[in-house]
Amino acid sequence: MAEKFYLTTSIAYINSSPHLGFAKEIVMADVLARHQRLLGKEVYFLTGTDEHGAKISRAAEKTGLPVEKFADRNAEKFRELAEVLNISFDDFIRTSDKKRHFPGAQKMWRRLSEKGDLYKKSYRGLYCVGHEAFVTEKDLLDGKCVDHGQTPEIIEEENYFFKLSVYTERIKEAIVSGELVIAPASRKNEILSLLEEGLEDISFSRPARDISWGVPVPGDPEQTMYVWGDALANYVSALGYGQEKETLFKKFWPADLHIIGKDILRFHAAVWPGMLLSAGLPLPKKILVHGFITVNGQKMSKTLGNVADPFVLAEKYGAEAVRYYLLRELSSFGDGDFTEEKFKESYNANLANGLGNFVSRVNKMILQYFDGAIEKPAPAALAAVPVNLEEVFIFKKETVEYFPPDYLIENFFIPEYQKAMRELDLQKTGDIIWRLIGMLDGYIQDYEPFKLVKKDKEKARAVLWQLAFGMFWIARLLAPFLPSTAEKIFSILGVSGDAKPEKLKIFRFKEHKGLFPRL
RNA sequence: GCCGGUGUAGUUCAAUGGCAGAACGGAGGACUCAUAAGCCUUAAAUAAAGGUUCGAUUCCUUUCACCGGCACCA
Repeated sequence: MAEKFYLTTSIAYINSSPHLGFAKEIVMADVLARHQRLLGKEVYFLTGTDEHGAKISRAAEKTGLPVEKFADRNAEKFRELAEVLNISFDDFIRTSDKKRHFPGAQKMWRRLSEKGDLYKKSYRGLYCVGHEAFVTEKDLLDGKCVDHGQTPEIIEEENYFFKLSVYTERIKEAIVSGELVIAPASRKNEILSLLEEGLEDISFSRPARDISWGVPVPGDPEQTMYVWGDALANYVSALGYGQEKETLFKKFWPADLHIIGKDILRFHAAVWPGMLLSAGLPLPKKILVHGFITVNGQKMSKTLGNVADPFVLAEKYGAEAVRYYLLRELSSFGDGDFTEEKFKESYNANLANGLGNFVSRVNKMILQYFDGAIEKPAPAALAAVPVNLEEVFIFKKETVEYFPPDYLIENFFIPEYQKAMRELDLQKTGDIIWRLIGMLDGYIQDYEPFKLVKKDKEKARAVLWQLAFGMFWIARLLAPFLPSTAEKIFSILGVSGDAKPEKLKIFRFKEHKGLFPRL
């Protein structure tokens, strides 16, 4: 039975169009999902949308659409983005889905309630009629609401609260012990220092008259669930938690990995574990926290008009190029900057001149000198064409022996790649692939197979086999990142992507038009 | 205000108590299988000031700048 792997992105709030930041998150998740599948695991990859709240009802009103229609329309954009970027998600959950999501969110509520962790408390605050919501002093100018120009009323209302404070120590223990891993370490420290100060109970519901667009609190029609109990529960509701049969839930929970942005760290690393502990459910194993993307060094904002639109980029440059930029040019953990100039530079340097050109030159030589069919030479012949280790950086100095590419791929590149994957450092994983490309480009230079073929055809065959074999592995390692490019390379090589490397006996090369034309 | 982090080449990032590396971009060169790509060579950097040390970019202190978190005021 295959080991399971359950991973999720955060669910996107649908009050605006998908931007590059969400694209990055979902692409990262996709790479990890594809990688885990290639490792033979049974993967369940969830993404989706967070659709409730007063903000959405108000936005819907402005467009004149009923809120359900508005939500359908906006949620669809996120699903489209996933499709455009070739995301291999298994499921797409929407929190407005009454059949799929509500039962899970409500079951979780009942569990917390049965545990005695939900209690009613009156809340006193400044209520703005225009907002139909509480506002803080921050929203006021001269004591009046900035948006509505009205003086807010002081209103007292009853809400449910969740006893998050009770779980502070347990959560801290889980994070310190590694039961719940937070990556990178800087984010772990951040959340630990927050836990050090102690968690406060949090407001868990709102009166239904203020927020009708949401999940009703079980047994109290006057109240609607506030964001935590609703949105966070998507991770279990999508698996059928609260349904008659909880088959998927039983199989896949706990999550192996939640991928989130830094802005929602505390909800995932504090509130969500608290809820799960209260409900008596296991904690997720790992949370990967990524940063934000700026555009030309500035925060993306609608008013600045600098929102980088992933649809436009994919349309213009192709989904693979967008995936490449998000994964390799941006840190997997920190913030990053997008500019179209850098995008093009990186595309030309690495996709066109690097990967594309390498495939092209190997392809051409093998077509020209061997009619496209290159057979595997004897082991001795393969060992006789080592890489010049001056270029290889790795086994340097202490080793005097020389190694051929197939040996280095197996003993250096693959282990390093696996290691970077385990560390969830996708950027580094990409670096390793491009180091391999660089090594093989140098290898062509050293042996000059285009000259060698006239003097010693058998040796040239060994060199070109090594290059073709290297190309096969490049496609292999690339498959989670640029799946359709990897497929193209396999097709050029005339082999299937899941071929056993040690069983390969011959590559039958085909003509192709370049992988990535220069910009 | 408190806590934490960061500051290295034009840019993005490495590393180290003992000659500071890479990639992209720049400059030059020899080649031609290739997408005028690739290869080789080359210029170019430790924010500032003190301290510890034979030696500090690394450790310590201060200043400055930026980032993150928390809190407070409005």
